[in-house]
Amino acid sequence: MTRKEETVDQKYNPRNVEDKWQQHWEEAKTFAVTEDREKQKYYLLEMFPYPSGRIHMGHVRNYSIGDVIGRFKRMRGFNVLHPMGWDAFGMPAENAAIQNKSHPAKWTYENIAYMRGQLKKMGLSYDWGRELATCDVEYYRWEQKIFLQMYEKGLAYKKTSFVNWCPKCETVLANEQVEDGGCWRCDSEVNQKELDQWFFRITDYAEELLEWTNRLPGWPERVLVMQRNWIGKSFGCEIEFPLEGNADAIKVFTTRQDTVYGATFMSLAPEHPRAEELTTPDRKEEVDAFIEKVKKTDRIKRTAEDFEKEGVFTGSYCINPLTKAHMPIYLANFVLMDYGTGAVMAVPTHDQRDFEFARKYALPLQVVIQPEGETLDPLSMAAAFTEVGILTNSSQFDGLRSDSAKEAIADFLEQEGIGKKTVNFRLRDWGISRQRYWGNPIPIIYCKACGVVPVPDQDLPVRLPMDVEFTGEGGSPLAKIDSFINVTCPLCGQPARREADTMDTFVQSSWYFLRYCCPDLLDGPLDSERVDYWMSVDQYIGGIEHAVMHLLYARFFTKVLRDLGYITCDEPFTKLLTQGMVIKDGAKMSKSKGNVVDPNGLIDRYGADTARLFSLFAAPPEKDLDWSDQGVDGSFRFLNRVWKLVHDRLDLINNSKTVNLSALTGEERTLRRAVHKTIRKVTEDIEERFHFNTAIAAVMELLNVLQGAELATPQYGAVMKEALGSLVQMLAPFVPHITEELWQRMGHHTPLSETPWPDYDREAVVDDEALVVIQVNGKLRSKFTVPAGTDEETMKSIALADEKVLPFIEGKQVRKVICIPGKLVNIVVG
RNA sequence: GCGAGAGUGGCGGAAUUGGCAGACGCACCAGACUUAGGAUCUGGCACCGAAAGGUAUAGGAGUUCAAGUCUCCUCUCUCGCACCA
Repeated sequence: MTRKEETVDQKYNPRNVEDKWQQHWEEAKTFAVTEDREKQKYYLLEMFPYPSGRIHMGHVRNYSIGDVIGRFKRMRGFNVLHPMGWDAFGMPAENAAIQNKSHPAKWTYENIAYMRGQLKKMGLSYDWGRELATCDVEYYRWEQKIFLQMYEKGLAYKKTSFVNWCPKCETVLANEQVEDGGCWRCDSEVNQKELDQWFFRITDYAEELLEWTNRLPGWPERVLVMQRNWIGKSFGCEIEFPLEGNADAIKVFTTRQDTVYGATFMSLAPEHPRAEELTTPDRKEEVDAFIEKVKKTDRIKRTAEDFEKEGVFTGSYCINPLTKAHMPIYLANFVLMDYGTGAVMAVPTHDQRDFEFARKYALPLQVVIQPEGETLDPLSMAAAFTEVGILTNSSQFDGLRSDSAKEAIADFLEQEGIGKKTVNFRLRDWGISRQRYWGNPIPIIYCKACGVVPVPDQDLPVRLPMDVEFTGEGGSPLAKIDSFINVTCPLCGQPARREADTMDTFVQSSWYFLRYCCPDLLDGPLDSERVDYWMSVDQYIGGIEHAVMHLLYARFFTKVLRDLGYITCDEPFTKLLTQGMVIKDGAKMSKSKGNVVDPNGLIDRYGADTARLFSLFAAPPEKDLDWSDQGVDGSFRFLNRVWKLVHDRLDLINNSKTVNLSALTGEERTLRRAVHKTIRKVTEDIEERFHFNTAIAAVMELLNVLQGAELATPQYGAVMKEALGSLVQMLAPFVPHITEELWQRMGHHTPLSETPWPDYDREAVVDDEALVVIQVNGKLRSKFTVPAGTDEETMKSIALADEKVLPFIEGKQVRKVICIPGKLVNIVVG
């Protein structure tokens, strides 16, 4: 080495250091793991990214947080599974293909290659041998098998339902793809179309999904609350209202059976299957016009709170089974077909929606609950009364409190055979059909003679054909590929058609964490033995935006796969961390705001360690992180100080032995105490609280101490050697490259990534003196130091004689002296 | 409207069990080294006050020897759900 190179080498050069160690980890396969039953397993997972092109700061933060935990747990002796992959199916690939006249597969795989390179530059401790992309046929083929097994069990089924439909693009749009009633792409007016769609019967698991929200203590409460709301369990009654002049009846669901005596009309969803039959000829024209109007309104608008309540009379009547009242049947735009039975008994006096509707259409009101000490008059009421009150006009139930009347009336309805107690869920089955190309084909064949025929096991996988043109018009590209669509029926051999729909991309992300346990398995989706070793995921980390959809679907799939016999765990994720957003200049980073920080530029300029350090130091993981370029400078500065301090002391520590504990001087003990207290704090902050910002702050404090410490004592070198070694070890999970390099330069032959986490010395952290504060009436007046273990009486007498304290107690009566040993004396005077 | 969370210096944030409010970092100020400084090092830095001291954790009440922390009320902000019968 020439002299010039030597001086360059003394300077912190992130690029050289990072390249060197990334290469080392890759070659040594440091992070590859297998099922080692001698060790305790730890499955750590961050939500896998969509390969959109390049990583953004949200990824940097998410994966930096995960990597601290992964590296820390490894150093603590756990067998850490830390995989990474790609959520690779989805619309952006198809849109890019349309725009660039390219192919979604090409676009996707190029993005993956680029982003993989970016992640590798961050030095993340992944077992890259387990990498998977959901658009690989080796992945999606097994999803098709699972689909067919679900189909066999009735968990996947087809039904007709209303969806947002763009007539120009000839495709289904998700709710979020409808903007102001128009198609987001071509602006055509979106309407409601009844389509045959595939569904997963998630509602079969509603009760279990809800129940387990009480058994996930490692999840943030707000996520659990969101899931409970989404599942939306409510208790009530189903009641039959007989039709007038007809033996049949209309069934309603209500949670307010206590108000049934006040039901004066009936409201049906416009999509209600009996709407047509109930419409009398003279009302037909008006009813049809109304139904048409509602169909044109998109769901989002229709369910907005301020949407005006409208309806139309069908001409038919039903009878209130308890009061025998004559109830006109209306169609109403606010009644939803997919909640309850799609029919509502309207009680205008005690439901605000019914109240507004009744006022608009001059329908009768009957008060059946009176607030205590007040009498409601239906004529002068300004709003519905929805609180608890006393029943009136309710036959034998008069005088009961409305809340207790619920049970009594429900029992009565059951006795009379006109109703029964039921539980209703808001959760609806999961519609997974997408009229898209870039997704997993649904493995189903339609035969004129045999009907719906599952693709036989030996014919799997149904591969996505590659020879497709992307024009952006005319619906699903798959439906137009004759070679794909036209097949022979596996049962009868006659010509048949393939299903052209693909599965929602949320299906792939519902089980990828299971496949990571055995990504190389060739003869099935999951290897039970391996999956059982690794599952559940001990720590899952990702954005709050997945609080409901992804996390609920993944929980559902885990239970389904359990019931199919693949796995034994009930829940996929033991602990969940939802990290905050990355903010700059008060707003989320976005191209339109022009406040995007590009990870590439950051890593080029400062290195991955600085990028990681800043995103961990600036805020605790679950809070939003305010990006600051100057803060990044600060993190870089810190790493330079660490680098310099170690190099300045290199000769000293390389010529020193290990500490001889029995021969430490007082100064050496003090220095050593700071080191071991820091180890204790950093360990606790990482392990118990994930408070990486305070852990890093503690190491910074230690650095400040070490920088100022220069002793002329015999064991100074030994103590400093231990101190710097510990400091480098403690920083390893945060900034793995620079610490590996320093560790090596300090003379270690085993890489830091193979070195256990330091333990603190329980004796070294014991203070030999304590700082005691003196308060007078709770206000700080003075301080003093005492040897550890000084008794209360001594502390009190020192405090009472303190010269700064005397003026505050002179001439006053000391009423009480509170003493907290080793901490505080509070003198109460009056 | 319902539900959840938050509110602390100029800024990001500390304060784990009720016991020194503001750790650590950024910015700023002064000094040192320097041809230079946007490098590095040293020191200062909540507010008012010359000082003694006083006042401060959104605002108000309360419990306590002692409250950022516990209780009640009010305000503001963020997120989620929202005609769910």
